[in-house]
Amino acid sequence: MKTLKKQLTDGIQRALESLSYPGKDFSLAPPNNPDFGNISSNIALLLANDLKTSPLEIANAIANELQSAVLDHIESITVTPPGFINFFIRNSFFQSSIKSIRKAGNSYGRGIVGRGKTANVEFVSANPTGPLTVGHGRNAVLGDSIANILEWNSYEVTREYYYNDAGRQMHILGQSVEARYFELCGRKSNFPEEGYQGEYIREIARQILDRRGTELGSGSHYFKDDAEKEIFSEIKNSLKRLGIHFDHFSNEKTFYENGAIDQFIMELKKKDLIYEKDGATWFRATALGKEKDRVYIKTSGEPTYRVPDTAYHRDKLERKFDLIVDIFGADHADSYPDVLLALQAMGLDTSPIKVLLYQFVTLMRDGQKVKMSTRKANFVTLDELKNDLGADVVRYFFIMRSMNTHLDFDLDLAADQSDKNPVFYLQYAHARICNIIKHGKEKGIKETSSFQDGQLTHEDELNLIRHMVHFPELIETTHDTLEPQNIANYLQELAARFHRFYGQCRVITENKELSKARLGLVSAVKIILGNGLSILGITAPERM
RNA sequence: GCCCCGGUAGCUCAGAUGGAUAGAGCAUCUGCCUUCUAAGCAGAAUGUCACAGGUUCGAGUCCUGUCCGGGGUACCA
Repeated sequence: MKTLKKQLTDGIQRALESLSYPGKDFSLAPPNNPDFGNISSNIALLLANDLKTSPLEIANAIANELQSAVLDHIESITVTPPGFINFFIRNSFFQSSIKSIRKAGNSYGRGIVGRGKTANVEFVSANPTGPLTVGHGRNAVLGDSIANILEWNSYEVTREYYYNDAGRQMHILGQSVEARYFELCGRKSNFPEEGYQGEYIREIARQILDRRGTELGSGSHYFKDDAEKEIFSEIKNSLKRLGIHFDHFSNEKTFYENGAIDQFIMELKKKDLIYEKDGATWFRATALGKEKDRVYIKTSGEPTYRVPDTAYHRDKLERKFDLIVDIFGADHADSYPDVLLALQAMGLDTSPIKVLLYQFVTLMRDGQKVKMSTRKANFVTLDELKNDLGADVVRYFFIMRSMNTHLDFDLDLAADQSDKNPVFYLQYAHARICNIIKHGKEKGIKETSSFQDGQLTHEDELNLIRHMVHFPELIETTHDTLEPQNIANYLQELAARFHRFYGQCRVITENKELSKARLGLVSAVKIILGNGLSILGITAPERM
C-alpha cells in the first residue's frame, strides 16, 4: 500500500509539472464512500485558489495526465465534485497482498524509521512507598505499549524506571515502619503525622522483627532500607503480572553520590541562575521567561524534586538516546517544563525529550468515586484489578482510550461486563481463526502458501483485505502520535470486518481451491491480529 | 487570576496530517445457531459534534472569546 501510494504521489507530482502547476502538499487518503474509489486526492481543491480556476477543471486536467501515465494496479481514475480525484485499485493488488502478509509473518508491519536509533522510555517511576495503584497502572500499560510501538519501528528501546530514594517520602516511610515495629515490640511508638497507614507497613515491620529481632533502635536504617527493598520487589511482581519488565532502574541517590547535582547547580550558579533568598536556594526561572522562580533547596536543606529530576534528565541526554520519552501523570504538567528549562540553560539540546502526559484515572465503585491516597491506604491496587479482571482486560482498558481524557474506571461494571469487554471481541476473532484452521486440517484442507488469491472476490473478503493492508502505515503513524489506542481502534475495525466476513463466507467447503484461498486470507488476518495484540501486550488465544 | 486536559447518541467513548451522507460498544427493539466457536452476524432507533464568532472551496478537527467539568498553580513527589 505504501509503495502504491508513493507511486500515486509521484504520478501526481509529475502531472503537476507537465501542466506547469505549482507544487503542493496534498493528501492521499481512502474515502469513506466506496463510490469514490479506494484512494482519493484533494490536490485540485488545494490548487484552485492559486490558479484561480475551478477545482473540477484542474482535477480533470490532472486526471487526464494520469490516464496516459503508466500506473500499476490502478483500474480507473474518476473526478467527482467538488474536485476530488479518485483512484480505483484493481482487486489483484489487494488479493496479492495476502501472500506478502503471510510471508512477512510476525514481522508484518514493522517499520524502519527507528533503524539504528535508540530510545529510552521512562515510565511507572513510582516511589517505593506502597503498592502500585490503578493510576500507576495506566502509566505502566501506556509506557510498555509505547515501548513496543517504538520497537516495532526498529528502535532499540530501553525501558527505564526512575525513583526517588532520598527524599522526604522515603524518610516518612522509614518512620512509619519504625513506629509499627515499636508497636509490635510493645515499645513506645510515635506514628508520624503524615505516615503511611497501610496494612503492608505492619507486615514489613513484622518481617523486620522476625529477621532482625527486637533490639533495633530508633532511626535504624533498616526500617527504610528493608521497606524499600520489600516494596520494590512487590512492585516488580505486580508489573510482571501484567507482562511488564524493565531494563534499567535509576534512582536519585546516584546523582547525589556521583556529584552530578552539585555539578549542575554550580553551572547554573555561574550563569547567575541560582540565588539565595529567605534561607532557601532558588532557580531564577524568571530570567528565562517563566512566571515564577522555583525553590531548589528548601530552608530545611533538602533539595526539591526538581533538582534530582534535572540531574537525571541530564544523565539521560548524556547517554545519547535518539529519543527520550517520559510518561507522566497530569500532575507533572507544571513541573517538567522547569526541568527542561534548566537543561536548556546548561546548553543542552532537549529536543530528544518527548513528554507524554496522561489524565487521571477515576475509580468508580458502587456508583461512587473512590478517592485514593497512598498515604491513607485508601486505594485499589493494581494487583486487585488484575486479579479481578485478568491482565488482558486491564491492559486493554488502559489503552483503549486516549491518554488525554480522564478515565472513568467503573470497577463493578468492568467485572460484571467482562464477557462483553471489547478485548474479547479481538481475541475471539483470533480464536475463531485458529479453529477454522484446525477444522480445515481435520477436513484434509491444509493451510498452504500456494493458493489462487484470485479466488478472493467476495465483497466482504475484499473489504477485509482493504483494511489489512493499512497495518504497516498504522505502525508508522502511531510512531508519531505515540497513542496506543490508535492500534486498539484499528484492531477493532479489523475484527469487525473479519466477523462480518465469517458470517458471509464459509471458509472450509467442498470447493477446495476457494477453501485454500480463504484459509490463506484468514491466516493473514490472524497474523495481523497477533501482531497488533502483541504491541498492546495482550495475548492472542488459540481457543476461547 | 494563570497554565494543562476534556465537553461528540440515554451512558462510556472512537473519530490518523481539515475532506465528500459524524462512528463503535453498552442500554432498547427485530431477525439469525441440525452447517468452521452466537464471547458472533444482519437490521431498526438515537445527534443544534457545549456556545458564539473567525480562517477555508470544505471545520467535530485549526484560531479567538464565553460557559461547564477535571487537574495543576507548594520550601509535597
